[in-house]
Amino acid sequence: MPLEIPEVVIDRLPVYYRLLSRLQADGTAVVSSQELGLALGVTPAQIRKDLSYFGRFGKQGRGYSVQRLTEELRSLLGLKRRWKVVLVGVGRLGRAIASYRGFEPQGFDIVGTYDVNPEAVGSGADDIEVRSVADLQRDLTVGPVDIGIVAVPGTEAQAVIDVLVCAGVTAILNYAPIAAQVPANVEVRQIDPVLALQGMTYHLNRRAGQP
Amino acid sequence: MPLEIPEVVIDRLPVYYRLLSRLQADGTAVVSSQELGLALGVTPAQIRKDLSYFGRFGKQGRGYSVQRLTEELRSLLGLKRRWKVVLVGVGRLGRAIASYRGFEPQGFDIVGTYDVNPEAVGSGADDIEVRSVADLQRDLTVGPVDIGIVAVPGTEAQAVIDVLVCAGVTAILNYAPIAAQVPANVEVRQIDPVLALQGMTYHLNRRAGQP
DNA sequence: CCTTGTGAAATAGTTCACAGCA
DNA sequence: TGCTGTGAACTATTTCACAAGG
Repeated sequence: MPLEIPEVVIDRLPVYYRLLSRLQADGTAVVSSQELGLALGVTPAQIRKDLSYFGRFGKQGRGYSVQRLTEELRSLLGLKRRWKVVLVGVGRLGRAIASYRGFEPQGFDIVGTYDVNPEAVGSGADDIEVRSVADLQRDLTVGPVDIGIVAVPGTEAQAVIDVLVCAGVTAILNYAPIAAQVPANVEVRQIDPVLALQGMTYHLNRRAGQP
Repeated sequence: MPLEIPEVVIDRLPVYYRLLSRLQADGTAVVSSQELGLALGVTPAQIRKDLSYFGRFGKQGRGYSVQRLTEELRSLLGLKRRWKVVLVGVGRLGRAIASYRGFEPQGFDIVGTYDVNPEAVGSGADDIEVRSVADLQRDLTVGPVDIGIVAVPGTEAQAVIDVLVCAGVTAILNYAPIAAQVPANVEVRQIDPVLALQGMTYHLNRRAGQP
C-alpha cells in the first residue's frame, strides 16, 4: 500500500463502485476480477492491481465478496457520509443540474444555489431558492460547503471559482468551457460535452479517409 | 509524424483549440507554448510535443500564429464540416441537452430526437419534434448520422447503444451511468458528474485525516 | 535573445506470469 | 482447480535539454 496512488487509479474506483452496487442490488454474492473486467471493458489484472493499492479484498480461488468490496469502496471514496454542494449558475444548464435526481441518492446534497440574477429563476414550478452570487462569499463563511458546481458562462467562471477557492472549497465540478486556474490543493473535474465530441470527430474525420 | 498518435494527445487538442479560438476572438496574433501552457495549466513541452505529432506549426523565436494554429486544429479535429447528431432520451436530462446552445456553433446539429414515450415531450414551449425509439433503426438507415447522444436511463442505455452501433453510428456520447459495450471501431465518451464527484470525494475524505 | 521541434532520458502506468492459498 | 496479489517486464507518456532557426 504505497503512499502515492496514481490519479488514474482513483478515477477508476467510482466506476468499479458503480458496477459493484448494481451487482449487490442484483443479489450477486461473489465476483471475480475476470467478470468485473468483462463488464467494464478493462483487463482483470488492472482491476486486481488497482484494488491492491488499498488492501487485499479478495479470496484466492473464489473472487471478491460483492458486499465486502462495495463497502470497502464506499469507505475509500468517502461515500459513508453526505457532502454539501453549492451550485453557482442557474440558467438553463444550472436548472437541469439542480433538478437532477442522481446526486442525492449518492450522498451529494445541493445546499445552496446562486446566480447573478436570482429573481429570473422563480419562473417555473421548481421550488429551489436562488440567492445572489454577491452573497456567496459570506454564505460560505457562515456555512462551509465541500464542493462547488460551476454552471455559469465561461466569462464569469474563473471569478466564481476564485470566490469558491478563497472561501475554502477544495473540490470543483466545472461545467463552464474554461480551463480553471486553481491552487494545487484544489480538485477540479471538467464536464464538457463539446470537448468530448471534438475528441471523437478527430477519429470520424480520419476514418473518412480510408473506409 | 508517426502513424500511432496517443489518445491522450488527441483528447487535448480540443482544449488547445478552445483556447486558441478565444485568443483569436480577442485579436491575439501570436502565442508561445509557454503562454498556452500557463493558461491551461500544462507544460510548454507537452504542448510542443503534442503539436509536433501533426506538423510544424510554429516559428522559432516567435511562437505560433494564432490564426494558423486555430485553422490547423480545426482541420485536424474535423471541424471544417458539420456533424449530424441524434439524441436518444428526452427526459429531464435529454431536454437540457436538446436545448443546449453550445453544440450548434461548434458544428454539431441535432437532426433527430427520440424517446420511448414521444408524446410526453410536447409539454413545454420547446419546438422539438420527438420520434419513437421504435423508429430509430429505420430512420438511421434512411438518413445516416455521425454521432449518437444517449440520455436514457441506465437500464435502457445498452439497448439504445446497440441499435445505434448496428445502424453504423461510430461515435457515442453517453450520459447514462453504464460502461457501454461497443466494438473497437466505435468511439465512446462518458459524461458522468457523479463519477467525477466521487473521484473528488476520495481526496476530500483523505484530507479530512491530516488537515 | 527567444522559442520551436525533437531525440533521449525519465516517469508513469499497464500487463504478464506465477507463487501461494482456498 | 481457480483466482488473488504482486514483483518484474513491458509499454506509454511526459519532461528534459539542446541544436537550429529567426
